[in-house]
Amino acid sequence: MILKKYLADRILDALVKINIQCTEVVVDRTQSPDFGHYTSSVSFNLSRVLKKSPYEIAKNIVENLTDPLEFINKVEIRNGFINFFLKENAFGLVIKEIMKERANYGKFNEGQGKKVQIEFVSANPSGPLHVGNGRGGALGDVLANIFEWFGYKVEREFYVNDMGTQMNLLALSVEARMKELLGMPFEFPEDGYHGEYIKDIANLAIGRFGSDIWNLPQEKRLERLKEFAKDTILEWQRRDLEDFGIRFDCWYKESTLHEKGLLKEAFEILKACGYTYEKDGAVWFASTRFGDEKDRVLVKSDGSSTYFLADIAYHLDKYRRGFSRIIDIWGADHHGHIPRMKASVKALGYDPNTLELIIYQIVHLFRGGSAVRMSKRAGEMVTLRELLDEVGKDAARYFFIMRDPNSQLDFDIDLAKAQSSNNPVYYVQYAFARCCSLFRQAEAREVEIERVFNCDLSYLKDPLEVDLMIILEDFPDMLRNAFYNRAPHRLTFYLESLAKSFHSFYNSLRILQEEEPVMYARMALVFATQQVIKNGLDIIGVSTPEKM
RNA sequence: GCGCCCAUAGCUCAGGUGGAUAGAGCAACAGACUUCUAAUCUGUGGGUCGCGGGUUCGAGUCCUGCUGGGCGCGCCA
Repeated sequence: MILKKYLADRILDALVKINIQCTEVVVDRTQSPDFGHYTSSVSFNLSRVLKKSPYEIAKNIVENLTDPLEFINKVEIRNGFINFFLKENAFGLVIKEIMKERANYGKFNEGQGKKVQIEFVSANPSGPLHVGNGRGGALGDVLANIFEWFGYKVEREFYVNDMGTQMNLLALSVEARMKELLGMPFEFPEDGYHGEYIKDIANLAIGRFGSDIWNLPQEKRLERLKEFAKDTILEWQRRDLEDFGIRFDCWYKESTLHEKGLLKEAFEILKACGYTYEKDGAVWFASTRFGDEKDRVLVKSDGSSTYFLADIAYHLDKYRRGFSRIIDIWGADHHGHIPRMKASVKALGYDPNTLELIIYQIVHLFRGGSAVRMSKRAGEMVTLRELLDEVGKDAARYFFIMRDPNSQLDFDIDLAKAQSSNNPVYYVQYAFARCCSLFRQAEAREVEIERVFNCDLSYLKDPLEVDLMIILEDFPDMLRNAFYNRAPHRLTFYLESLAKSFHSFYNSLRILQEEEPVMYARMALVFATQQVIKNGLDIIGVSTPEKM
């Protein structure tokens, strides 16, 4: 960032000097040392406008470049690109920047404290969280961290769908299992929940309610069981998420919407605007007027409201709570709801661009090289809890984040468990631990740590050191990219390349065994590496053990 | 049938808003510890970026038509 910006500013200065209008200049890392350390393709973009050859423009720019900090060793024009070869001492600036900013290195205050809400997981309270929820959870939490990193005030929210037929079915399932456990005749509901956990809840309910519950009329009994089952499951979910490193600011219940009369209110707004109509005894929302493919029912012919109307009310409430941006993270099976959700927000009078829907694709678990079978119907879902118990929080979070949300994710349990270099989590953490170890050794050798922060960084000139510094320089740009593209997986790729570069450096150059000026400079580089790995892993929510 | 996502090395995947010679990891093979953590490093081989058109100085990236896979298309949530 800091060096790319320096070079971009030099180009901008030159463009001003030669009277060329241009507001944005991009400077990039190169893919090969032949092309220098940094490169720019401005000349191509300008050539279209100016109707001159890229070479001519590049030449003009290069001839007018200034270099107040004397960082530039050589500038080459090659195939129209402007390639910068920097002096080694330029890179010391990156280390200085990191030593100064520390835990803030890479932060931007773009959000300026604006309120953003990210709603994710939002699993029904009808069973334990499964691995799919794990992906949504990790994605949402890391995106939230990234938004905070960019200066936003983020609220993490979990929407609890505590009403409707699913909850009734849950109560019926629990009741049936209780009867079964008590040796009473029972009939299992047709679409009931078959998971083993229903028996656990049934057992708990037997202990909690005793035999009195059978004296209640069935309706009352089911009401009690519904509350009990729901609360039990919510508590499981809350604990699973906490152990997964996620804490929600708000658990928002659908029943709250009903209590506040928000469904009615949202409905009235749509009606007053003339966006509703009656057909076949139901009331419809003319969502096609706002780009949806078909109109949707809001009130069913039996007078009850649809889940969609509750969702509209929910989003009305979100906007009223004053968020400048609302982000919903949904599994791929809900992607079809995007147009209607956007339509409803528009109909309510809000800017649909402030509502962002992020979709993530399915997770497939692999063990021993083959897919783990999962059947929702038979209740054979692998739970998030089981996964956490097996691979741990760090690996779970890292692996869930590792892929583009738009791509399906193959989660290799064996790899996540492996304590070897094959496991990217360990690979990155190990680099961090090595940095820590060096500082422990330094203290033992009575190195004056303070001098690390005031040393002459121009001693860092080995290509391995320069390579490492170029990667460190790139951290803020990588984050910006992850932020704008809602792509947390960029962090994992970045950290792996940083760790790789550090391990190379560590293996072929001596650090503490080196003569004084060089030793201090290298320790400064170690410090910077340690700091950036820490910043990155903190955002992902993966721990940074100092010893491994 | 319609909509969304995906297709890049043997496998799993990266490839910012179009830039140069398409990159990692794993697997395979060959090497490196009397040394600050070998949970590491170095090197080698491996590609028609699913297929066909188009846009332009330039396409893995954008547009379009196919093919294959996943997910949706309810007065369920």
